[in-house]
Amino acid sequence: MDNRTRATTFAGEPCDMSSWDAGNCPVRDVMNQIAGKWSTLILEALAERPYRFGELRRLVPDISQRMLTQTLRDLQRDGYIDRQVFPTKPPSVEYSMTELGHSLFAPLSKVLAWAGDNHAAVKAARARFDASELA
Amino acid sequence: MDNRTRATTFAGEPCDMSSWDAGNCPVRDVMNQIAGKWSTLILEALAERPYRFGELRRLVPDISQRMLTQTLRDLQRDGYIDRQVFPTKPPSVEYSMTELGHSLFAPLSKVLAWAGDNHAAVKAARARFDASELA
DNA sequence: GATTGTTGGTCTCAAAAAGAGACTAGCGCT
DNA sequence: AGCGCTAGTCTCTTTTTGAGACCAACAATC
Repeated sequence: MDNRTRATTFAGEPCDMSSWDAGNCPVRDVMNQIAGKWSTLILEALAERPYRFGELRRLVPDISQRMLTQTLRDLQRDGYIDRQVFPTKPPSVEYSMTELGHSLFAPLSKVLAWAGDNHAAVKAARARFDASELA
Repeated sequence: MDNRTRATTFAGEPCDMSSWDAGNCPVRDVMNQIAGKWSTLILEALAERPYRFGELRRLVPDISQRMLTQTLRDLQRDGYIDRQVFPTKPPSVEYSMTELGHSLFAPLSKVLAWAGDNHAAVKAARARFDASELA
């Protein structure tokens, strides 16, 4: 029963799908962070130049302070961005992209570009689907 | 006060960040779908060859049926995958990647490859961060 | 001929995540 | 004295996700 499942599913796949379990799958481990709702936006901004907390908040108007804080900390934790505190009178914090972050953003920016180029096609597909749904 | 915010934030940016609002931002509109927790996994599988519902479920062991159904419908809605029902005795359903899906997967696979290549670096950064946190 | 398994889902309920908005503290400006 | 700036945190509500039961028709098994 269990061996049949394996046999049916993984009968010599060319692609390595042998370890898609939560723990040992690199794709999931890495993607689950950068796939967040806000991560790509923040990365896109920081890829261009460093920004401060308040600047990012204004740049992405409808992110909550709470999620911005959390997204930034997650990105920092995974080594994509750096956090630097300047002891000015109201202390300011600057976020900047690390080398690792830039190396990730290289391929990621291609996906972002694809999104821009094919937005119309996606919207069209969506409209078609929704139309056929209300039949 | 409002104009000052704009002036401070968008003082002639080289990158086009003029419309990051929820509605008119292509990046957010497209990415919010493929950035889901499971979307990339399903796309990765379907990029290789078509799969049936149950096969996908077994392939990604810890996805719930509910989320698999929903993820597949979202991907279908955006035009990345096709859904074909075969009227066999217990009717079977096959999901396959469309042209649009493949064209998206081209750049996306580069990011996935990056994730595989740099998984160690990310885990290392994470460990460093966590260590400095419990100070 | 009754049980069991298979198909691809849906439904309900609990848990986790995200969003909205008030609140903090120290300093500058007026 | 009162307000606003900084970068956050805290709480509360709403949304999203996960776990698991249930469905109907048919096939093979016992």
